[in-house]
Amino acid sequence: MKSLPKIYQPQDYELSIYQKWEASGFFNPDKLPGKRKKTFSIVLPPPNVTGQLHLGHASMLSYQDIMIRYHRLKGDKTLWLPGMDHAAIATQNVVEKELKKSGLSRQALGRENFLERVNGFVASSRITIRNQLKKMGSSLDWSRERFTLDESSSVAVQTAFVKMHDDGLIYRGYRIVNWCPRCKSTLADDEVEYRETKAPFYYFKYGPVIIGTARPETKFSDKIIIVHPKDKRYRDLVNQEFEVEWINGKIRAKVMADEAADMAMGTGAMTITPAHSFADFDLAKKYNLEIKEIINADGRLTAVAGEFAGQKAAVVRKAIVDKLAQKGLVDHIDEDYVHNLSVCYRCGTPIEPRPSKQWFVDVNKKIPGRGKSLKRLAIEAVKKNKIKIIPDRFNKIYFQWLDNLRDWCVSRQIWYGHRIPVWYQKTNKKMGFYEKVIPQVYQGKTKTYRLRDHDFKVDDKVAFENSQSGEIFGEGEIIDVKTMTVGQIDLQDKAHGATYQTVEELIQAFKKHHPDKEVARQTPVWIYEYKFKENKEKIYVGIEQPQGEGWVQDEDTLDTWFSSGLWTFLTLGWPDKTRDIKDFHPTSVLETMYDILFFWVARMIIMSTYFMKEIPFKTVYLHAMVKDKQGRKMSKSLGNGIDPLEMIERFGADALRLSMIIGATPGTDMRLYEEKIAGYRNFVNKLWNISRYILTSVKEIKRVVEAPQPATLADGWILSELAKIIKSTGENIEGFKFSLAGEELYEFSWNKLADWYLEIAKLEGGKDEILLYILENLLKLWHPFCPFITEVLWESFESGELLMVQEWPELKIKNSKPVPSRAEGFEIRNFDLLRELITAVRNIRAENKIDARQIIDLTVKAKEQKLIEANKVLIEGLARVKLVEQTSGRPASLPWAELILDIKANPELEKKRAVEIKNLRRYLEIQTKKLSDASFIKKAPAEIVEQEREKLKEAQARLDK
RNA sequence: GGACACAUAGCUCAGUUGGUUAGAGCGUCGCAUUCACAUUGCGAAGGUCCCUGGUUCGAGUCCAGGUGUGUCCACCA
Repeated sequence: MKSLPKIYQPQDYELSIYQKWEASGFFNPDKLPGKRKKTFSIVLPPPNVTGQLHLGHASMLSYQDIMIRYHRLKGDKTLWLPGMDHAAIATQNVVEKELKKSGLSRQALGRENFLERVNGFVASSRITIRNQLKKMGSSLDWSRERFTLDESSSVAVQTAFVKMHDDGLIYRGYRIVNWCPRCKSTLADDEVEYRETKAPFYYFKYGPVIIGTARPETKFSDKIIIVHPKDKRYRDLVNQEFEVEWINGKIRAKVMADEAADMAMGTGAMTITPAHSFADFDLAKKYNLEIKEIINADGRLTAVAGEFAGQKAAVVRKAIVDKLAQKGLVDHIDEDYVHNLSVCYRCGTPIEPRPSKQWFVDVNKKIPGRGKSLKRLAIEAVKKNKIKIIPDRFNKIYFQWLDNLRDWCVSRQIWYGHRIPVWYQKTNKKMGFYEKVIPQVYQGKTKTYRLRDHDFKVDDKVAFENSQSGEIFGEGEIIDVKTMTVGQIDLQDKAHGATYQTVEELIQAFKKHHPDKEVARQTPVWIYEYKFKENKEKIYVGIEQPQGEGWVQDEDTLDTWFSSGLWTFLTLGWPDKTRDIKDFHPTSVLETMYDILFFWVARMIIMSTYFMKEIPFKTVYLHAMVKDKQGRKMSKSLGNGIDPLEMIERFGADALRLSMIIGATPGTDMRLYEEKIAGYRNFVNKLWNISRYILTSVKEIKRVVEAPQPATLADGWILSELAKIIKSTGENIEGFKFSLAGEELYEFSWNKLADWYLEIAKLEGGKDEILLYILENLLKLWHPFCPFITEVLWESFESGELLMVQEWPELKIKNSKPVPSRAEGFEIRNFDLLRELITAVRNIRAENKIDARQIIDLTVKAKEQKLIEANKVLIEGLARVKLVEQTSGRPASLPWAELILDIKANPELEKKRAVEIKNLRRYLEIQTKKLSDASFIKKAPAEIVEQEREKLKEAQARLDK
């Protein structure tokens, strides 16, 4: 045997142990030894490729590896499938930040070059993360590793999109969406966070009413005042129209009654801002109001804002208020108003709700042929107990979220991600129209004049585009082209649109749109006559680019959670029908932190019940968030984070794993701090030395698989304790009680085995078989929790086999003789009497400050004289006494025995006894009172009453002594 | 506004279905080093189980109300 050092140094072993595991191929379920029928599978929640392993990862890896290793030992065909998430917005942000340092932007690089950069970053990031996962000891099947953005994932994602579209579950709509002006992208509802912020709340005079708002910069074109129909204050105003002095001049405003107005809020009157508020957008649709964009994609004000156009919305607020103040329109300002500011969960930038055309997943529409909506499927999966969530209080939270779920916006205006598999057939030539003119086109305008030559020819097909929004609103063909000068334009020709009365007006209009050009009567113009046909874009939804000319793919990418929603089956080879899907889907357990219950868990349930027609996993185990010792969230800005890699370096992966598991309750946040990890480092070292003692004290190191027969009471005791712990550890792991499993094993190893049995073994001797049997099982039981040290110790058997694929002890126990409940003629539980006796003697020795080395005489008077006699060696050794027949000295008592120790009386002990007697008297008093209570005697179970009487007697007897 | 969780020793937490005098780890204090382990051993001190009321023979545990802390959801003119 290799000699084992006194202290376990994890750094000396962990790397090579992991390599041995990996080289064995046993992480791969196909290569596991033996016949394995039952399967057990977990897909690893894919870490984002953005960065470093943090404690959240360490925590989930610990839980999952425990389950995986346990099931592998139990003989299941066990798969733990690794992967990583491309984390679209997050990753793009990281790379953009890097670019910014060298003064670059993604726009400057262009889509292709930028994506190349991202891919470079991701490639190196993946290597880092892979190594970090290995450092935790994770027994992941690397041969099956997947990435949410690898080629086959793309096929799966596109297939999924197309299928959903074909079923009518994905549609394109013009709606208000959450817009992050910094990420320049939409966000899903649950990607928005709320922060309580103090901001001034303004009350403005708006015609006959006073309106309150926190966002004056969105109110340029508000024309409708809403009041509650039952609001007496405004009853007379309803349906009236007013000329209102407003930010940029007069506005015609109308008062309408709608129950959307909250009488108790502010002044009870509000104006509608259709384009920049979710609620107002719905109202605008209800009353068919114009939806005018005031804030653009950059977060700047549009032309609607007049003099304020082009400025950042948030910056210009003050100036707008000042202007209103000058006009005397500010009623008052509430400076201490607290409201929930919505911000981007990725970058913290305030969200601008704005209207745009996006792709949505319809969660309420019934799926063709199934009669149920996606929402319904997801609710039923949990409601009908097909999926069990631990802890179960999250059921309620899950249902609540689904009940409130609105259609899911899945398109993102970022570059990194799965490109949306939609193609538009664009006519090569585009004719742009100023927004104001578009209605005239619909009304029959058939000619347009242009200051530059668009190079259109007769019969050219053109697309009609809204120059402001870029939206295609129709198509047509050129039927005539004329060249002339501005002065020659026939203003009477209705086909032009008849907007201008004089040539001067026309020239002014030209100048407004083309401020860079000189325009005069002699300026040449081109007049194009066209045929207009209202037409939406031609759309093709499919994986391959369609045949024909002019097809262009949608610029947008998909929400990163769209692809992660497919994770449980995508990773197993979907859309192909694979053996892996048959074997491992639905997966057994989904283990993750509760904070992505909605983002991810719910979406996987939606996607799997829809695509696979089965649940993605049977159990959801939600672990806690790891916080610092003060209960604060760990964060970079607070600098209170614990780096798991540093902890592994200092204390070992095993210690870190234990510290995250023991003392943690699912769903309830846990606090972690270095001292705790150090505590488990101490335990790991204890385990090392327990093993070291056994391995160095036995004559021959060999495997003892069958339970040996106990020779002494102590043997019987430890063997029965071991049998108990073998049973309960399995039960606890399968019942997801990981903390309890760890605690019990800890208690067994340290407080029972090391503190008692090993000390007894030294005294009684001849216990090689039992010690080796205990070690064999101890290593197996601990292996799921601390795989490294147990595997290192297992090597001492020199069996040439790995511990990770041994047989779980419980399987062996089932087939062997039960551990006797008696040993050496005594009931096993009598061993507790011996422990009690020894502790009592130690106690008295310590109180009387007797030198630990000094052997003192002890007389024990009890009915159990035989027990004392048979365990003489043990008592004398552990209590450091000599058992004698008669002596005079200090008496002490146990409930079942009287002890006399040969020591001199001392004042401290006298004091002690006085207190003890006082307590005993008090107890007797209480107990007597209890037993004289008639209702107690009448109603309490007879055995309880009897027990209480016994206790009274015992206490009386003790007092008498 | 709605919902949920937590409150037990100085600190971090266990405490199953109500049932002996409420436990552990860390920390503190005392003693111990030829011993598998000082990353150790033996022992001790330390508690109004947040408050009030109720159910019960009996409540840390069940019920009602309250206080404090935290989280989620909704709203936000």
